[in-house]
Amino acid sequence: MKASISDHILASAGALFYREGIRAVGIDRIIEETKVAKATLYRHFPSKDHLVAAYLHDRHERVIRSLEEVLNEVPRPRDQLNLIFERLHEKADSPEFRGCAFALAVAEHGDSERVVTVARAHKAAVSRMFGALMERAGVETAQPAAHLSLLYEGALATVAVGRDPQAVLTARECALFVFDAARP
Amino acid sequence: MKASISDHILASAGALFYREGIRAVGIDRIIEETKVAKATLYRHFPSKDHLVAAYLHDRHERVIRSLEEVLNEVPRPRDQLNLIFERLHEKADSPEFRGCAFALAVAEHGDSERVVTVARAHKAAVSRMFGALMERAGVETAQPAAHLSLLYEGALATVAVGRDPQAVLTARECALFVFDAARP
DNA sequence: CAAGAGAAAGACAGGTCATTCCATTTGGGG
DNA sequence: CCCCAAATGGAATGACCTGTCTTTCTCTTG
Repeated sequence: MKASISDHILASAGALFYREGIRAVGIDRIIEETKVAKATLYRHFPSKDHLVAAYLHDRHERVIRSLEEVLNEVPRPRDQLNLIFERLHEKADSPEFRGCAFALAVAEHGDSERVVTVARAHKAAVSRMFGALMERAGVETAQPAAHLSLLYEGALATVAVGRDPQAVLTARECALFVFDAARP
Repeated sequence: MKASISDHILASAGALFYREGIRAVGIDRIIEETKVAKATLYRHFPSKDHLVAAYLHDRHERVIRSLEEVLNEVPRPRDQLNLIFERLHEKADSPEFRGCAFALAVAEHGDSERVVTVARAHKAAVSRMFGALMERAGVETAQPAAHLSLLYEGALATVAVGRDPQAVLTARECALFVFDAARP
């Protein structure tokens, strides 16, 4: 079970895309990094746009999986919420953190159907996760979950520009407050 | 009192940058749109990076001025807060709205000192505005104002990807809730 | 009128971009 | 061992990028 070439390309290209931006990273740069021939790359991904979409899809799966693992660590919804922001804070407290990969991708390729579709699907999945969390806490209305999503997005966007992970802790505080207030 | 050439260039370039993205708009495109010679553009802005920074600075002044006008429309802090999100909702409810210009710019040019500096200054100014609003409401602690900033950022980021202005109304609801809860 | 400044138009340099194609080598399954 | 598909290195494509520079033209001001 060795890593396929696709996975290898995706790993390298993904890291470059996130770190330096999608438009800033050319195909030449990717084939240099992966030590893969150009024709090979184009055999696996028919265009750069496809590669970008695959990168986002990969990222989507990782983030969702990571969130699910967090949910499995503690049973109580409130602790889960707390831990979600805690983990985000850890990630944000790193110089290579640049914010939400999907927001960055849409900023660069907001006219690419492929890119926007994956990005929206990811945001919807995260929203559903917050919705399910609130349901488990016995909250029926959808609004509190939407507030949590907004705070999560706000934390990501704020850190992306300001680079101060403190914003995530502030968001956590507000999220817990919203959670407690929505509790039946 | 005719508009200076700098202003003319800034207006056209700014519209293009926001609509299509900074990297997607080349110098040739700008001089074609403005009907200005390339040398003229470079006389007024020594590099594209300078032009981008000027675009953001211009945008910064407009947004802050627009916010101040909103604050002057109604006297009560709570109504001001409500109106801020109301106006954002109006803007978001338009096909050409692409989210926060500063977040978009940092996504594309996060390595440009000039760009990041202007973007951070803008975010700081908005934060101060929320801080002053809460102070006028008699709230001394800084946290509630930070929560409002996060919700504002979250609304912008969410609309940027999802394109659903409803998110702004949801953010307003949460913001008013936070405001009322922080009230002495 | 003269002179000089600024602007227009566009050629040019030196890269980089994504993408295609080709000739050659490699590696694994029958 | 042989064959074929896949991978390789690299050249070629045509478009676009920022930034410089030259030449011509049109003002304004003395």
